[in-house]
Amino acid sequence: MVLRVDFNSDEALYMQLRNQIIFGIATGRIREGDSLPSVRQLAEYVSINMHTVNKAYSVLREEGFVKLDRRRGAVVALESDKKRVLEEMREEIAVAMAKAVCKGIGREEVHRLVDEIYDLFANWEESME
Amino acid sequence: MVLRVDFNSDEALYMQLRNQIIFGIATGRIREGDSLPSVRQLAEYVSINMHTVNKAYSVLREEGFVKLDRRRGAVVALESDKKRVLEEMREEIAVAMAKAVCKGIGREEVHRLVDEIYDLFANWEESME
DNA sequence: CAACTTGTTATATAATTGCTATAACAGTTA
DNA sequence: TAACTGTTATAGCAATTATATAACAAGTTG
Repeated sequence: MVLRVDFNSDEALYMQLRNQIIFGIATGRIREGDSLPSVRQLAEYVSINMHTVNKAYSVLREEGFVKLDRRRGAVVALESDKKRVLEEMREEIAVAMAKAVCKGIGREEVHRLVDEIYDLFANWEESME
Repeated sequence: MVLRVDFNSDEALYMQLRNQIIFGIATGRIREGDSLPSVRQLAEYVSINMHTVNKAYSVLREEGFVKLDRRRGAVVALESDKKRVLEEMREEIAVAMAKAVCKGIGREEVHRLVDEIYDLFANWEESME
């Protein structure tokens, strides 16, 4: 899977990597048990510092997406506490939804958007990359 | 409406204010045409600097929630370009939804969460504060 | 064994961001 | 005039982000 960073983005580089890897898992391009590149390999590949990649991997570990192993590097291992995941999600989308309500977006429109994004994940094709 | 800031939060103070005001509008506690407190009043009230409040108001103006006027201060004025609002929302919830998909959350569960939050906004009672 | 790779840890430095502090200015209101 | 608005400018401090070097222990490979 292709990983890139945008140096002109106002989003932190380690967060860009984190997000791309999460998208990779959600779209099935990265599967449970897969190994991610080593921190040094990925750092050289995207032309950033080793520690920045390491921070991305550390965040992914704390969030229950990978396990870090001295032998195999970062291995995708999904740890799921559904109740906690839903609680986190509520926090993350609450402000976005409040904004939408203020601007007159109805719940049907949000449902449609949610379905659109779900379909995007489910029907991901390598040709889209 | 009561506004507070949490100095121990890792969220920027001006963003805390911005979010609370957006929630206030979404729940109907603040209505179109209402004036927000002056930057100096609110700054003193929550014990932060004037410029931090000013930044919160500036963000709200850029996002189309208020208009800043030298006479009446910050006045709630909702400017809505639905297409743009939905585009922004997609960006804001995409990562959260990718996380949910990774952790095995189905779209029905997300719909339920969306409805819950919508109900929270619609049925807001002053007694909840 | 030796060479190499893994994550991990430790420093140090520079740039940016968030927040504060003070001060002043122009326009509005009473 | 006096008191209030938002706005602008400057300065300083702390935390975050990203970088650069360097070293270490543990596992893998030739």
